Amino acid sequence: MSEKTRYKTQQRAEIDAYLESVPGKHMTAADICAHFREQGRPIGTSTIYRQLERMIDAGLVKKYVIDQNSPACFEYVGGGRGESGSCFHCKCEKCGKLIHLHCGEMELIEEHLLSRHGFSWNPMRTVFYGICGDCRD
Amino acid sequence: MSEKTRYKTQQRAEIDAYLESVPGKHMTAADICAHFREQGRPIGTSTIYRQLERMIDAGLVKKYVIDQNSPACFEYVGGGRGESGSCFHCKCEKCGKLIHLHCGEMELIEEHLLSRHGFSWNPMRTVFYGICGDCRD
DNA sequence: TTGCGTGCAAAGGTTTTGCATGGCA
DNA sequence: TGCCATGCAAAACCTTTGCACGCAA
Repeated sequence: MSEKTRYKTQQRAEIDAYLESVPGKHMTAADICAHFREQGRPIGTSTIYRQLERMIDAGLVKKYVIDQNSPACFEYVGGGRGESGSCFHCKCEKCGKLIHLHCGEMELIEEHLLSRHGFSWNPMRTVFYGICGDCRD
Repeated sequence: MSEKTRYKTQQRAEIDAYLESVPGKHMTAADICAHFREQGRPIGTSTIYRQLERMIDAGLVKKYVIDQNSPACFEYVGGGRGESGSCFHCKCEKCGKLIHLHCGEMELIEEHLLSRHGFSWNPMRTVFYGICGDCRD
């Protein structure tokens, strides 16, 4: 990965530390900003975005785009190879709830799409639309 | 389907007719606006968006979001009959190609999401993002 | 000292909303 | 006539960019 970073700044260290402390959690850039503001240690929005971009390039963070009207979600995935900890997203069309799903079963689809249809699926970008259990009642 | 439309307006008829005339083609809201402007029959942006929203709700149009900094793509998919003739859509993140997939295998996922995760999946609204065979080479 | 990183403010671009007007029933 | 749909303009929204200052090396 392109390692453009040359300086180790305070902000970078703090952002790294925070994200590493909440692996697998999904948050928006605004959430991360809010966290530091509440800690009495505000960090500029641009810096958050720039650091996130770096970590995405380095494969440390995943970016999820649900739709362009809601902010993107970011998740720290550590150095743990991308393929394994894949996360799927289901969005309820009724209540708008977003469900994060870690499920090995779905990897069969990944396999199937590739071998049968030659399509290399990127689960990160994909959102399953439907009705959640709460709304079906 | 929630049929909120009560009036059949000129604009709606023209938008319907145009989209139906280019099935499978994907275009942005701006593209559609431009089309009517070039035809000497401009239609307001808000109207385009409002009509598209209605058609999405009705399952007639699909919306594709690559990332939130580029405009969304819309595609007319017709009245894709009920559950049986299910058609899946894969969109290549690289070349933008749209792949229509008829595949019974996918119904296993539908079953799995429902029984294991209580999520009633609506394949018609879902888009699989990834890299197509041509672009993987 | 050098020059990258930060943070503020402003830009950028798409989509949504408010409101007066016009068209459908 | 009643009321929804339209369209303009402006708002809303997230994200990116420009620029001066500060901090790491």
